[in-house]
Amino acid sequence: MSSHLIKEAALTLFAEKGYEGTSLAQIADEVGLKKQSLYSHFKSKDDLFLQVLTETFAIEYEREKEFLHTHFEEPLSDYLWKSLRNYTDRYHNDSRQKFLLRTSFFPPSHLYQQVIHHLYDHIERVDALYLQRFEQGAESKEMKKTDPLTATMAFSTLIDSICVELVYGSKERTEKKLQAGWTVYWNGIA
Amino acid sequence: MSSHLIKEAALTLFAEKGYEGTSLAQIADEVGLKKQSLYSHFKSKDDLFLQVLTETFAIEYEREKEFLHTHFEEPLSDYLWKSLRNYTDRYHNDSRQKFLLRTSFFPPSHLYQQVIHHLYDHIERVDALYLQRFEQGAESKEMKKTDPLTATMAFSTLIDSICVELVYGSKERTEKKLQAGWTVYWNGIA
DNA sequence: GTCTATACGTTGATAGAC
DNA sequence: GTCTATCAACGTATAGAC
Repeated sequence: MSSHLIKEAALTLFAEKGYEGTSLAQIADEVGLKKQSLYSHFKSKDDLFLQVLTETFAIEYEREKEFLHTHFEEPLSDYLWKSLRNYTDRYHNDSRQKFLLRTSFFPPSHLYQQVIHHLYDHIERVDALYLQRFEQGAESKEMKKTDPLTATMAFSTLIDSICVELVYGSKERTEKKLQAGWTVYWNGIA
Repeated sequence: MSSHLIKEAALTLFAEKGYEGTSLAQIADEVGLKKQSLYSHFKSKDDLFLQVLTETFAIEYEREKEFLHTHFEEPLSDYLWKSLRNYTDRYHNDSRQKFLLRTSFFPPSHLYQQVIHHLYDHIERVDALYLQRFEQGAESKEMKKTDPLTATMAFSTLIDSICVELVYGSKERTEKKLQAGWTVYWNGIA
């Protein structure tokens, strides 16, 4: 049994049931091991959790970075719209995103400091990625009403909202709000 | 010991540590009882949790309703801005809001159906409250670019974002995003 | 209503055989 | 690396004295 598979199972369970709601027995069961055998791969439950968390932040950041570079040359409105769509499309098949949300919103209390440290670092880096594109948008006159920083911050409220709706689980409402939010947003900056 | 005080203690703990992360012993400890004594007041942990949940939805809806009626005659932009401020101001002294968020985002799995049922009902009712005010805003020409339903949905993305940022815990970032989001939003609808 | 005592499953974790 | 065996601690919940 590879550590990788164990971490995948843990990721899914942590995403669905949270840290406290997930037992080592459940994780072991998922990969066909006894819970005691997990200790050959990880020092403790916290060790397993933190490894999954660290990998998740790294993977999500790389994904954002790659997305930016792939679509950098497209018109600003296309880039932003696809960026929003990227969240909604991925979500339901991607426990990593749900794990990240859940852990960021409500970390296990005894790991609060470590989680928050990772999270703030992540937010800062992702904001910087978006800001790059908005600065280019300001130079090329793609948006006229708003400065890049305001546009970045306001755009990130749209992403927040998608996250909220995705967690809530109503697909129709997510769609409605995405459309409405985007319409008003683009109307407001361009 | 009144049931009311027990529910208050439970509310705070559920908000901070979640359902699974909170034990009856902790709740009892908080009010100076032994955990066994809680069973004189509640049939089970689930019973306690669901009572707190039901009360919370009722209280939060009444709060929204009262807020609407108090500020209904003010200009639309004032009403909306105060409404956003209402969230940020209350949050850090109000575990009920955090409890509601946490439970709505990530309900205990075995109570998922009951929580979601309450939640969707709540969302629908609160949306209807905001829609009332936006319809009046459209009639009185306070907003020109957008229909009331779109404005309502887009506004609720702003509220989502505040919730996200409040949970994340960074006050400065909440403030920045609130300002940016509001500026672009009002620019987009009025 | 609150307590002590108790039941009983499950938790995370360790030791040692294979 | 995986297993069986075992552990202490803690989880929810019940019974019965006061």
